[in-house]
Amino acid sequence: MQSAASPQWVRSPDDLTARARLRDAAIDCFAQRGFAASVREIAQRAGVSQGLIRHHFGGKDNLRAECDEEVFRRFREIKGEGLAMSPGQAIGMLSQLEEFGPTFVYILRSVLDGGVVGRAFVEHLIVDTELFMEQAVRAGTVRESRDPSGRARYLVTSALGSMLVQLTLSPEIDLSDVGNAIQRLTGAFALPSLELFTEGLFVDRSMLDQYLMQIPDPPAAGRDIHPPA
Amino acid sequence: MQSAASPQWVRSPDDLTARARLRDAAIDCFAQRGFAASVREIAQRAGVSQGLIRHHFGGKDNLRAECDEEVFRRFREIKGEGLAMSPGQAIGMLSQLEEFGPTFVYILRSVLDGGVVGRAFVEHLIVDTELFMEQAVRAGTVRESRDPSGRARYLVTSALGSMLVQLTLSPEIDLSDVGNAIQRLTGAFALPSLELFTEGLFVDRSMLDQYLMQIPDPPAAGRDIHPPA
DNA sequence: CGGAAGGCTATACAGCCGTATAGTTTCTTG
DNA sequence: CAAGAAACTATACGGCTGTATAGCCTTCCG
Repeated sequence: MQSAASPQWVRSPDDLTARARLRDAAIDCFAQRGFAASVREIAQRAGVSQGLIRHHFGGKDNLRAECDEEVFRRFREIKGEGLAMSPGQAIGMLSQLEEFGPTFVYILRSVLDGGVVGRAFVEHLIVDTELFMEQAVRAGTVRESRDPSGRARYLVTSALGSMLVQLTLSPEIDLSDVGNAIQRLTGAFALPSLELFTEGLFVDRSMLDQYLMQIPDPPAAGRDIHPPA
Repeated sequence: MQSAASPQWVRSPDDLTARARLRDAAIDCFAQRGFAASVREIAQRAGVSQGLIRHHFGGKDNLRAECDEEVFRRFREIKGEGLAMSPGQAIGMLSQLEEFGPTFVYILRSVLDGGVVGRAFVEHLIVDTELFMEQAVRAGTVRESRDPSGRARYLVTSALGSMLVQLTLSPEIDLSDVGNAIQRLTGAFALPSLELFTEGLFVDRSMLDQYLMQIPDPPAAGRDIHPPA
């Protein structure tokens, strides 16, 4: 991870080339107003003329593609390549970084939009989560699953999707302060999720056993990981 | 619930007034192409001129408002007023109904959009889920929670959000056959969710107990519901 | 110094959007 | 039947979008 100082991609706007300022302005606009933000709006925020967008990027689509690359590059840079962490940790950390705010909102928007960054981001989280769970299983803190990949995908999409639903359905939340919003959400869901992760939901095993009985083959591993008490 | 016959709001297009045909065409368009669908597109699908939209509804916003009402009315009609069911059951049932497809996609779009129908739909599911869980707790099949409302909200937003993330991130899924897509998703997540609901995730109670110790007051009820073994 | 190259701007264009207006048809009703 | 109301259409308007074109102005290099 980076030191307490700003990451290298945060600098005074004057130091950047107009091309980079244009790209960063586009990222901010896309995060704040959605991908329907107009090129005029972006150019105005960058303090240049709109024609410059065409000159440098050729068109809006190419501009967005470069924004996608840049956003995912920042994500990888902050997260660190090899560091496996739980999705909760990762999102909590990311949302707390002041200057990462717009970038994070951009990613969320891309997820809702079905964009390439969104997909890459989610798949990245899933892979990392599966790794993290694998370590936790070996460490003896997390139960083994009959379908480790499916469980990682389920956990990531649930956690992320829950946040997205809550964020989109809460008009009072301003996306400019996502860190705060995320923390409030995770706070509200801490107890229910800890209960579920610790005690489960059902008092007996009948639903699970019934399912295991009726399917011919579980997706992975054996089916008797936790022998009945 | 309705009999096997089509619900009353499905009839031959000729039987409907142009106003109703316009509204239904708008629902289909909004579901298929998103809320950015143009009034000309809607009018064309309804087989009328675009001016008629203004004549009958005054503008696009009012038209969408009436679509919202109609969609939520259909949802309530199919679901049944007093019937409490789990979110899984409800969504599974709804998505299976052939003619409910566009209506369901409309609701999903409204959730992603932050629309009023989306919010109403989610809140409705949350209330129903809390009721359902309350019954299940009394019946002795589901564990009591220290925060029943929070748990219901957590379960609904997780399940729904997970589906939404998967749907938006899968370009190969055509929204015209949502029933199939939903069933595939629930199928893929059946085992991980049943595992989680039955066995939990953690092997011990340390995380939960640590949390219960450090917070001054749980949101609801006492904190010693499941005494340590 | 001079000229070419590229960063940059101003302006125009075609297309779509939602909306407005005027006019025509169809139905209803006295 | 006739007259008025309602349903419906055709067309136009202003505004926004992304894109294209022509030209200015700085900068760099021979």
